[in-house]
Amino acid sequence: MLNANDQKVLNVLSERHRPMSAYDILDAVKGTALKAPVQIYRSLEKLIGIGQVHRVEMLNAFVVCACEHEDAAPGFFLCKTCGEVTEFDSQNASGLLVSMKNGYRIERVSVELSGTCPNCQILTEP
Amino acid sequence: MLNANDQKVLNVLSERHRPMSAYDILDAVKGTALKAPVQIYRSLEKLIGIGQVHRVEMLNAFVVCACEHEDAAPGFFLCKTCGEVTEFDSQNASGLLVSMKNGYRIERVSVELSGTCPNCQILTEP
DNA sequence: TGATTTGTGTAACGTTATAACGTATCTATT
DNA sequence: AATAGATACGTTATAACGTTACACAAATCA
Repeated sequence: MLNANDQKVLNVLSERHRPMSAYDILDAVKGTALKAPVQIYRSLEKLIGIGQVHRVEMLNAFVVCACEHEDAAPGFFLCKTCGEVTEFDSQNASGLLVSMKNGYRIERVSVELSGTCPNCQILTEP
Repeated sequence: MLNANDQKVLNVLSERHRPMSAYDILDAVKGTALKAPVQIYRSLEKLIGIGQVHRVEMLNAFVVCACEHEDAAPGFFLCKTCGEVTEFDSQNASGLLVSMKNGYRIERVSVELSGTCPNCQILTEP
C-alpha cells in the first residue's frame, strides 16, 4: 500500500522522532525522487489516513505516531523551548469532549497542550 | 489599551462572528489605515492576550471570544461544511488533560473537534 | 485493444506569517 | 523645554506552509 515515496517520508519522520514541517521533510529527502511539496503532502495524507502519522496543528507540522494501539484520540504535549513532542492518550478527556458534542458529528479531534517540558524548566529556572 | 487598529480588527471579528483568517480581516478593513498583514497580526496578538479573541489552530483563523466568564480553556466545534464555529467550555476535559501533564508546565491548551454541525447533517443526508 | 480511471512528477501559484528596518510617539529626567 | 531611551507603528520584503492545474504513465476493465 505504501509506495517508495511514502516509505521515505515515514522513515525520515521515524528517525527524527520530532515534529517536522512538510518542507523539513522535503529537505531531508532531497536528492531522491522526491522534489516538490505536493509529493510530500500526498504521502503525508496517506500516512495520516492509516494512522502512522499525526498532524500537530499548533506547529503546522507532522510526527510519527507513538502509540501502539489504534488510538482514536491522540493528544500532544509540546515544549516550545526544545521542540519536543510527547504523545499521550487523551481518550478519557476526549470521551468527555465528544459526549458534549452539541449535535455535531465529530470526525477529527485535536488536543494539544503547549508549554515547557520538565527538562527545559530545569534549564531555564534558577 | 486598545488602539484604533485593534478596535477595527475586533469590530470586524465581532460583526462576522465567524472564524476569519488574518487576510480576511485585512480585506475587510482595507481602505482604512490598516494596510499590511503585520498590522493585523499585531492587533490579533494583543486581542488574544487579553482573551477577546481566540485562535483556531485547525483553520489558521481567528474568532471573537463567545464566553462571558474568563474561561481558561475554551474548546471549539468546527463544521467543515458551513464553516460555523461553536465555542464551548472544555474545563472538565481540560482539567483532566492538565492533570496528566507529564511534568510539563502548560501555557496554552487547544481543544478542537471538527466535523459536521446538526444543520449540515440534515442538508447532506437523505 | 481501446477507454477509463488512478497515480506520479512538474511547475506555478495562493495563503499564512514573520523579519528587518525606519519613523513616530511617549515618558522620564535633566 | 531639550534630550535620551523605550515602545509602538507603518512599510517592504520575504519566509514558511499548502494547493491547483496539467501532462504523462501505469493499472484496471469492458
